[in-house]
Amino acid sequence: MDLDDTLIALADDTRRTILGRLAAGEARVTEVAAPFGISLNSVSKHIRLLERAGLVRRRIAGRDHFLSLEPKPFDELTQWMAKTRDFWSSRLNALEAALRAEDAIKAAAKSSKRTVKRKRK
Amino acid sequence: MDLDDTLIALADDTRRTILGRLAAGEARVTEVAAPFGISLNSVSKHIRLLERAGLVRRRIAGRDHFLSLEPKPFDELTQWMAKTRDFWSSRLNALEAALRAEDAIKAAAKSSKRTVKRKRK
DNA sequence: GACATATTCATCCTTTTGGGTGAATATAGG
DNA sequence: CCTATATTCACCCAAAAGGATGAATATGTC
Repeated sequence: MDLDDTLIALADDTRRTILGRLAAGEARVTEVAAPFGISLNSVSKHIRLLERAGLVRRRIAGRDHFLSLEPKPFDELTQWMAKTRDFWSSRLNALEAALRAEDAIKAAAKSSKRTVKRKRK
Repeated sequence: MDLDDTLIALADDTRRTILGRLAAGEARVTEVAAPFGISLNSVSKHIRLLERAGLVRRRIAGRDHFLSLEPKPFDELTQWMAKTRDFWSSRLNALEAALRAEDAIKAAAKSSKRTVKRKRK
């Protein structure tokens, strides 16, 4: 599934921070790696994962690799979430309505019993 | 981070399917597991992960464990994504604007040169 | 050509994940 | 009490993730 790659890519704080940095504009791998207390190599791996998810594009210029943010997969995920949320809401609302209806029936049954009792009295 | 748990929980098709099932209403572990070609045990583990993310609640009645969907973390994630997307957009738009301005300056410089040349002629 | 810089590759290590199986636990029902 | 059912627990396994280090590669600079 395509969503998997996007979700996996976002499910890590380091990677989310990298994306935030790239939102401010292109940056080289070393620049991106600088703020983190981890090895350049680890950051390189995170970047590869982000590329796999299509969230980051790489432009190679000489020995420098310039990275930039590609928000499309993010937007696609957002759409999927909106759709899913709507679906869930409708189902959950239907459930609630069903429960309310059930309660109403029970209440009606109770009150009619009460009425009957009163009538008997 | 709290987002991590939610994102990790959603980053698996089996788990997303489980959540979809629970959107239709409460279900026991065995019922939830039925459609999958994997062991009950694996599904049990997926459910634990979903509980860890707060996306699923468990109501124990005798030997049956009834599971239900808890959409709050999902909604929180949606909010985070909307916020993040807005942030990115603003930054990316600023970038674009900056590039356009740069181009405009270059173009202006070029045309002024041309004008000078023409004047020289 | 020699040296420095930017980045990745090849390994290694530990933890987590997603799957499996068999045993344990708890409850329901004769 | 005995048996069946619902679930989890305790392991085992292979793959991936996140980290590290040291070597390799490619490019810029003198």
